[in-house]
Amino acid sequence: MVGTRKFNEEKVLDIAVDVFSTKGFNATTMLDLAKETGVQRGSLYNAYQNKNVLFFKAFNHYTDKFLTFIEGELQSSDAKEAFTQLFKTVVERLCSDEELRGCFSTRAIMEAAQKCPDITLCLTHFLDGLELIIKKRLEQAIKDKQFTGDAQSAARYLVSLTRGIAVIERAYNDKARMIDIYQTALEYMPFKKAF
Amino acid sequence: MVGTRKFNEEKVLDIAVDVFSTKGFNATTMLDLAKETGVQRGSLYNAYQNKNVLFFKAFNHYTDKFLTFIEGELQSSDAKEAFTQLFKTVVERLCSDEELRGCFSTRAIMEAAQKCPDITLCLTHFLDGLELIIKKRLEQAIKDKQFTGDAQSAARYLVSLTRGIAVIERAYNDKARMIDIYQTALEYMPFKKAF
DNA sequence: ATTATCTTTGACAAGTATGTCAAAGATGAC
DNA sequence: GTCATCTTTGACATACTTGTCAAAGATAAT
Repeated sequence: MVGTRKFNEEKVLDIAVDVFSTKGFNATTMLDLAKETGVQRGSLYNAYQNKNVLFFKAFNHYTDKFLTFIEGELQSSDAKEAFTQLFKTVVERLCSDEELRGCFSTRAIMEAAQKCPDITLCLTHFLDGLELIIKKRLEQAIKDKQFTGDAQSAARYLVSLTRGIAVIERAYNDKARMIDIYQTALEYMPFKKAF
Repeated sequence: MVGTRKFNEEKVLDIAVDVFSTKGFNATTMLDLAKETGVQRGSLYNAYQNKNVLFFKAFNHYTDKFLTFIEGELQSSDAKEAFTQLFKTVVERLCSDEELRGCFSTRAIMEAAQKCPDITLCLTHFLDGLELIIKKRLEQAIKDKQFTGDAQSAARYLVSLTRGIAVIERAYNDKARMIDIYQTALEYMPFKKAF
């Protein structure tokens, strides 16, 4: 190319995730993004057309990494153990953020839905990805005689559970409560010990 | 009093709930509220100090009615039946809103948390009220030998479940999915048929 | 009927956000 | 080295929001 882009898109998207995560989707302005990334507002408008497009790219950049991380947490050979580990680290992640910014995707969903269909689309795409990873692990558990429910329904249910915990985090910022919730939920589920 | 307020506060709070519910907490401006209520912006500033106070009053006005409604939905003598009824009508309510505005309290929680401690306080107060109503019904169920879990943990879990479903509604706007989620959740819970 | 007191009204200043654009700057391709 | 082409930059006009305030309006109490 001829007139080449000066800024490092990888870095810009990382910083954008950080800004959106801190201020929320609506409250984040192009000026905020320009200040934090060091890229002029005009350049951002030139590279992306508007805030929505920038968010779209930043969000996908973030969730690609996040879903890989999630997959890694489900490795335990005991299904209940695997999901306990998943919720444990997710809660740990949420609570260890010193800025208490809450779950990025859940906040974005609540802000963008119905107002920005394009944004909502990439958010549901993320949830679909999460659901698929969970469903696959549950199907494995069923094969291993470690789970007796329906994988599809249970996966959607567990995705919903993660969202519920994310909301509870915002309301109470109480780690013990969050742990109690996922432990209660997993206790209720039809997991069986492996032989 | 001498210089008496002209506007009907009851009506103003009802309309304010409607406006906040439609546009969201952050996006709602004092001008929006003035336009919709027909009360001049200056008068609103005079009567309430700012948007937060107005929201506070409007929200409590709304939740007082809502919690009474919830309590009414839990009347069935069969515990599992009672909670099924609760989720059913709540989902029905959410999906029958032609403007698709989503769960008012959940949206508010996600927007206000950490940014407006005063607002968060009245939101958690609402969740506490919801939890208490659910817990009481569960305690009754335990007495009736219709539930074998811990009432406190189960109540918190169910409150979280309602939040999760509210987020799923925003993301997918898919009634069948919401129904599947609460049915799956209630199926997992240790309810027993009454004798 | 007057008064004291609160409410309403419209306007103001300051701050913030958006989207656009012309001019200047950089650089790969030739 | 020149050119063509994209990027960067700073500025501009427009629009919106906030919080405040002085003046005008209304009314319960006397």
